[in-house]
Amino acid sequence: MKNEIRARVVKSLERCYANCSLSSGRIPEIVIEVPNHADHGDYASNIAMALARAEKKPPKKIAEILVQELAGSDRFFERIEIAGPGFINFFINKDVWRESLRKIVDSGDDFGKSTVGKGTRIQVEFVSANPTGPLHIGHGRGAATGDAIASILTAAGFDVVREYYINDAGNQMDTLGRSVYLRYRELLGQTVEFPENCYQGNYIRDIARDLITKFGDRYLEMPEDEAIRQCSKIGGDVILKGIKQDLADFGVVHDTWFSEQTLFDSGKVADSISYMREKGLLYENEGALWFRTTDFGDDKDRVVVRGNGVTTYFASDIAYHREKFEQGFDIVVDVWGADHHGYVPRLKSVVQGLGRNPDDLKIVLVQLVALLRDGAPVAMSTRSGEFVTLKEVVDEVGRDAARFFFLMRRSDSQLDFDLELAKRQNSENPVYYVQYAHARICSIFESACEKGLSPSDSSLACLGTPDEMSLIKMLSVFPEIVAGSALCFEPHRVPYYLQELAGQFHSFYNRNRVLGEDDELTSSRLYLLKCTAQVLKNGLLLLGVSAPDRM
RNA sequence: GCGCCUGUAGCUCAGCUGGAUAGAGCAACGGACUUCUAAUCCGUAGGUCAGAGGUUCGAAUCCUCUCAGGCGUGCCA
Repeated sequence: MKNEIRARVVKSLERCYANCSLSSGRIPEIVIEVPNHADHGDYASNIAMALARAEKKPPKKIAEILVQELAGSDRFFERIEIAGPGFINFFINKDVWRESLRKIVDSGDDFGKSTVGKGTRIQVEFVSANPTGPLHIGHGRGAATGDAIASILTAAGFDVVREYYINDAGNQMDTLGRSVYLRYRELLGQTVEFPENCYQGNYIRDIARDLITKFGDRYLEMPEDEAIRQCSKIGGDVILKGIKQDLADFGVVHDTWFSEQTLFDSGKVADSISYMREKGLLYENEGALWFRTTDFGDDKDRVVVRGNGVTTYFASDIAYHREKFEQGFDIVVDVWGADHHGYVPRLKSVVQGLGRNPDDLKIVLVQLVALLRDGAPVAMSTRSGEFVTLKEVVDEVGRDAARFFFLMRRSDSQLDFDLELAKRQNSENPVYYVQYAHARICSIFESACEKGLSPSDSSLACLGTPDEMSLIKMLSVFPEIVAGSALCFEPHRVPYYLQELAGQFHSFYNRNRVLGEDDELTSSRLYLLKCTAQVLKNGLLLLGVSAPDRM
């Protein structure tokens, strides 16, 4: 709808220049927006004000000239008004709005999709938790966010791949192996000292116990180094398997799993270092090799290879991001915990070092989740291993509530997640509010079916009350919401929209009888509700939340 | 010290890349079920958009400074 209006404005402007009623010849960027108040029309534009300076005419005068051209012969606009300092307010013909419903039914599950992404190849990397422990609630938010972003991008016409980066190199895997090995010895009756920097969680004992069940005490008989190496391998595999399971239970499926270790095995880390060295971006100082990230605005340069010859995590990241672009992605999205925000400038430096635009890498920061129970914080401590896992949360509140809650807020603002609220089945809980709207419509259709009534678009002109019109308008805007959400990497816009839409529907429902005396009105209203249910469903599915038929 | 983020109704948050009289939900108060699901709706009340300057036709939004809170600032991952 916006694009339609924009196109008409451009055409009128061109005609004004052709007949010399306007002279600057400028076609500025035309902003069409939905005003806050219904009195201001369905859409409004500030174009006249934007042109005031170039035209050297008062905005109202320009608006008048433009509106004359816009009025046109067809009945697209019901009327056009000039208001305030020079706004042009567009009132769209009701028939145009009613017609928009047919598009929803015709498109069905595809309604909401668009082509704004133009097939751009884009990779969304998310979760990417180290395989040293189970996913906790913070990872859950990252998972929901990354997955929703990927779905929304897909709907907006991007070519999307979901990736998980496995940090299976470096010394945290060593620590994992040592942790498992020590617990293993402990369980076999040996007295061991368990260092503080080892992983404290009970899941380590579980893995050790499994080792005993399967292999007895064979690891006691081999050299400690070898035993730790094997414990590391087995432990990592078990934990990764658990992570995959937790994600699957949460409805998240990655297309690709990328192992950091393969970057070393294939020599890509070394290659990337040579590549950056040739570009003159590396230098040696005090025995270490540094990347000149300050060239690109970072606070200080960063070490790539330490004095002891071991590469840093940053070295892997260079190779990894180079690899992403070499795979042909136009845009690469990294979803990170907000505590990593200090790493943004150095990764942006890498991207520029690769000769690309820094905007080709989009980093989405996901803030912490504060877990509450009836308003009181739930104690969590990663250090002691007493964190709340994603699995526990999903088991308690369900997948739908968890996902919706994670996505309700802008991802870079902190989130209060109240477990009791998420389980509550009343109006305090926004998940149920939206799902209930869907279920309610389905229930109406059940009754309609029993009475032999069905939706029809043959007399849509019956629809016209303010309740009906605002519902129709809200439905038609869904593709724009999805597109905007995609282009800005802001998934929270979708749950917001859905809450508003559900509200609009509930309000309509309480004021209007759907299955009534008048057959034409009934079938038209059923048609409207069919569209509403479709949009609710399409929106919820983008979030990975189910749209139940019955509650 | 330096850097990033946040500051909007009692609480939790939106505010569409500068627009018209700043919006929801919850909590509070008052109403609505003999009718398609009351897991709902209607109404009332609630604001110095942290503060001060600046940019312009116009600022919650952009710039500068101040205050408050969070995070980051390893040859850790």
